[in-house]
Amino acid sequence: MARRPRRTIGSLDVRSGEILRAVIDEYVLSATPVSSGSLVTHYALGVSSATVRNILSDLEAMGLLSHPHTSAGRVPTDAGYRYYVQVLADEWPIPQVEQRMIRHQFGQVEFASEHWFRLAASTLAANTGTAGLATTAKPRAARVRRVDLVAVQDRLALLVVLFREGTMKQTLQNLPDSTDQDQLDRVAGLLNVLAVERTADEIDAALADLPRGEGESADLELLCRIGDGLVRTMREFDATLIDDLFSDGLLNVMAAPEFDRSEKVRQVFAALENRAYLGSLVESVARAGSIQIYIGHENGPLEMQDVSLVLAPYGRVGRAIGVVGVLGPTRMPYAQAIASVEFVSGLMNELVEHLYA
Amino acid sequence: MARRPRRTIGSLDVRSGEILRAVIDEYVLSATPVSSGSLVTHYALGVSSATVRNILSDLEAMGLLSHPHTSAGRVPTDAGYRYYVQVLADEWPIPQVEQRMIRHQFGQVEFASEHWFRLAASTLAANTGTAGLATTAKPRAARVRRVDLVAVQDRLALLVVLFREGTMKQTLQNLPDSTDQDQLDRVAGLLNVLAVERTADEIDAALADLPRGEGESADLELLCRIGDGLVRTMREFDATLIDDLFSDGLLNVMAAPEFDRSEKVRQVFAALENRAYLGSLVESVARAGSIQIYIGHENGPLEMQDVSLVLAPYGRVGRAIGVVGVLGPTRMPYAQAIASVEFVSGLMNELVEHLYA
DNA sequence: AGTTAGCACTCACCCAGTGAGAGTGCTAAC
DNA sequence: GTTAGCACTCTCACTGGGTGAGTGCTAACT
Repeated sequence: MARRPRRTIGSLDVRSGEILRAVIDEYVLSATPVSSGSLVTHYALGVSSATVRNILSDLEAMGLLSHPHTSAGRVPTDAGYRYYVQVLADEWPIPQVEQRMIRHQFGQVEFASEHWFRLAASTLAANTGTAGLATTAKPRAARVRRVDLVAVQDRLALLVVLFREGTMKQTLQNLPDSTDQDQLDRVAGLLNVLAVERTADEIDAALADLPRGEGESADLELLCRIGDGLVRTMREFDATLIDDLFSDGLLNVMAAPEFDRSEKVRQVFAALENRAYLGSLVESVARAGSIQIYIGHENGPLEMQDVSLVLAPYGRVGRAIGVVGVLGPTRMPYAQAIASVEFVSGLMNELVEHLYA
Repeated sequence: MARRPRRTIGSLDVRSGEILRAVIDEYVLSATPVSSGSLVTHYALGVSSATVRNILSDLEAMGLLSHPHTSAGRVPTDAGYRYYVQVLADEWPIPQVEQRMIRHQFGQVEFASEHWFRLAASTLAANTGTAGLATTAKPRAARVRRVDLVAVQDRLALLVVLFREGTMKQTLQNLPDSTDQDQLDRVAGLLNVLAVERTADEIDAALADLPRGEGESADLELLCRIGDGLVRTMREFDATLIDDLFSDGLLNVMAAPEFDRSEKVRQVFAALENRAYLGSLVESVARAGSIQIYIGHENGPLEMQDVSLVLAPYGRVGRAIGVVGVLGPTRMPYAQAIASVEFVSGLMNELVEHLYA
């Protein structure tokens, strides 16, 4: 049904856009197919249901809506949601009061700790009614802030690495000979000189440059050995896409009517456990440097095709970057989710800036 | 229907016990009510279905079985399972091959790390078809192995505490004045002398004994301040019932037919998030010092009344104690679960012994 | 042309009724 | 004490009609 457009938003004329928005807003609330009748009663469209029906069928022809069966209302398609988030979605301002409350909560928990990420995830979950996600901030190539060695047993030492970005790793190192804490302290001192503020590659190079000879001291030998362990640990850390992932509000998502069968719920969990894919998303988001939205089928893996993700990076390029966001059914309050995710990522940014000031 | 007992197991005569065992074994496999007919065909009971029916109705009268409706088979009650695990359950030997394989896997992952607990949880999940659980080993009153201070900003330092038992905590400490790493190193040295091998209370006492006067040095002042932070951190840690909980195989449990509605699945997750209750169980298990089983209604909280737990402690009394176990529907392969949990907790024990040797 | 009222048509949903099948409980005989 | 036989109960799957929501189309209207 060709129609001479008057004004257009995106590729749709204004009124069609309004109606698409109305369908999506209504569907997000009700989770049931939206009829032409309910649109004219709930929204001031100024036209009759018959006209709305005509437009609905146009929108369906464009692939923005679909139809469970002949005598049912309309349901948005993934393409419909995509159009919505890109063209139609209103700003959804978070009330000042609430902003202050959230800031206050962040002020209450301990800075940069695990609680912090939990709070980010739970804030997002509470504000959007979906699942909130937060990863720790991870550098592309970690730099050492400090290294420590602690004797555990005769031939076993705990290597504790604190990275410049706040995270830490600990690994046990086998030692060739019985070694006391004093020697370990000396070696740790040497290792710190060699490793602090450096990346795995740089430390590796520095280790290679050490004078190695026949009569090398026990300390030096131990230094090389543990240095290798350190480099290995750091390489492993660098290769990890997601260091730690915190989530909250999964119960919210499970309560959604589209996930009433446990089989569907399993998909959601399988999705969250699919770290490979989630990791690739985190990378994409970090590379893009701004909020990214992945809707239903836009996600490659089958188990993700019924969920949408709204993800935003935080942190500092060149330093450490993490991601916060939400995961929910494709029928998600996108405007709200976008606003919340942007707010929380902005907050995390501020806090990280403050930490690195 | 009174019957002169011939031999008895527990309070049941042998044949009734055999039949109860058969009903439970069958029900665990099929998840559908068990009929008298299926029992005589699948098990060599040597009697007719009519006789079995008589016995089944006796068992029901004793509260060990129940009846969804008149023309359905029997289903075990929680009391039935309880009788089963206490009296009837056979040893369920884990094949040598499998034992070796599991040992090998534990040898592969890094000792005492996070991977270790993940492996324990996933081993249990794989071996029982339920969800595997593993908590880190936590002492009742932690003792310090080493303390470190790292300058983060002018007036902000990271306090890293490594406990004797392997776990570590980090907290940010606000400083009264601008402080450099050298000063922090000095204070950390003092703090180590004061704190190593001591509990929160002991450190608190030691801090109180420090000479405080008018002209006290900046180092001493800082020592007191950070010492207080350390004590606070340790007290918080001591008060936590579960430091960290790893789980695997939740998807197994979700796949069980009794959890086909997402509402039921939510219960399971709510159960896992109920750290208060789980913590109290961990304490009970640690106190008991041996494997403990909690079946359905024996669990207090409503959301746990459809699940059973099989939990065993590991570690050293007086040192750190953790718990491994499984969580599943009350319809759980108890014999198998008990064997697996005992094996894994035994393994963890060996490994912990080795670590503290 | 764009809009609207009217109306036929299509489905999903609910409800009751039915027949089959599974499984019990009881009784009388062994 | 055990068993065969049988009536009885109850679930489950299937069926068919009635209902209501909602569409798609057409013809009239602006």
